[in-house]
Amino acid sequence: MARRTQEQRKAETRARLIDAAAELFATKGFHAVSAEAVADAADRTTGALYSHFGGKEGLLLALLDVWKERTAAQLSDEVASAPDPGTHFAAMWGSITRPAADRGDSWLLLEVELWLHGARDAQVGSPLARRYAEVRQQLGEGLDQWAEVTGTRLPRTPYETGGLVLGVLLGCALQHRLDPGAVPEQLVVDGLSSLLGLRTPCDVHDPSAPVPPRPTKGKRS
Amino acid sequence: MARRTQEQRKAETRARLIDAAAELFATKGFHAVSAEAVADAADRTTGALYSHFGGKEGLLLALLDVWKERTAAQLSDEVASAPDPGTHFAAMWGSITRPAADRGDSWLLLEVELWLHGARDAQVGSPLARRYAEVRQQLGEGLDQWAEVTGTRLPRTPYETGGLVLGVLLGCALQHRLDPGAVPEQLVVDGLSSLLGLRTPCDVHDPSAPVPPRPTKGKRS
DNA sequence: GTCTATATTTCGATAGAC
DNA sequence: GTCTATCGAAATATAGAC
Repeated sequence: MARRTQEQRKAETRARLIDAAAELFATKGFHAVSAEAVADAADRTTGALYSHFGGKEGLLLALLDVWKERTAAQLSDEVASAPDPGTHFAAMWGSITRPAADRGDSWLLLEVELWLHGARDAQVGSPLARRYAEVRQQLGEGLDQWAEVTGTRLPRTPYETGGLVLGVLLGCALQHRLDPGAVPEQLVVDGLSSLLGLRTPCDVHDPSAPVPPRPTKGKRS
Repeated sequence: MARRTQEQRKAETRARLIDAAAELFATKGFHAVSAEAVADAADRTTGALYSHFGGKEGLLLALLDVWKERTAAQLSDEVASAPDPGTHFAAMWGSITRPAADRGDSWLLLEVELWLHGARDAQVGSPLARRYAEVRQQLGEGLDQWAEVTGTRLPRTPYETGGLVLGVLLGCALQHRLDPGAVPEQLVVDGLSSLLGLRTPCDVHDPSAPVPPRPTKGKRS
């Protein structure tokens, strides 16, 4: 009874191949990685890969499925455990930019790699678009519920809010990856707060204020 | 005197190869395109390609240079010719999402393709990071000057502002590409206005207002 | 179900003619 | 400076043993 069944062995091989593919596709790129390299990294052979997924393309699609579930679960956890949007934003930003234990620092790379394939191939793009829609929805609903609890009101629908928040996070993460100093966490959290109408109102653009002390910490004059 | 000099022919071949590379790298991806395919599309041969750029990698670096200049020039034009931030944002959003005559609809694809290579290879990443910094700077300065003229004041430094604006544009463009309906132009322009503190203040999150008519045009409940 | 070995194709890069 | 021809390397995918 200690011996693993075929089912278990099959599932493990699948998982090993998908994990290896996630790592390699992210760090090197789909077309730059051979099927054999993926199989080697998973301690299997190309034969097993073809048996399970029919080829590299099939492996990519399977990876997309797993990726969907993982990120959805992670998002739910984060939304549920945040006391307020500020820390929520900081947590999300951290999970995007900080390298995590289970997924190196390649999360963003794989995300962009998948996006590129989705933009070029509808077979990948269609499920990917659904996933983005779900993220917008979950993100927006979470923020909307928080707003309701605290008596504030979002200036946009939850879905629209989710789109803008996701946009800021993605766009800033892209810049952060190439130049971390250019996009500090505080700036992102601050920008997201502005977007949700949570900032100190009415005083930032009052023309009558004589000389509002101008922040000067940004790069370059 | 009507005959072209060697210099001109050389320059034309360079340009043809770079243009073909831009198109193919964007639509198929760098590793998915053979050097021969690029040469064929440019009506030249691999021999000419290797003579000019030393290989596919060299061609990518040369393309990055040209790309830098082109986008910088385009950005300057747009900033200079916009009467106010609203139309400025709309124009930029259009130039990102709408397919243009000279560059198909592959602008964003090539941008992301280059980003991926930059994130993986410092030789590409370094000049790319510089370009992003310049874009943030130019974008921020343009908006700051506009703010000064109209008597308003940006809530952040120009450079920070440029980073957030660029982030929103990029992040929303990524979503838009997979699902155009999910991120309409108005939402992006509206979000950018919020970010700059240009929106109707003080009324969007007033808890005393009885029932601020909730917009409902977003997808999904 | 997985592995070894291999067939077939395609790519990157070069050598030499023009 | 460009083209033709080609070499060696590497990739995908398969066939058959275990």
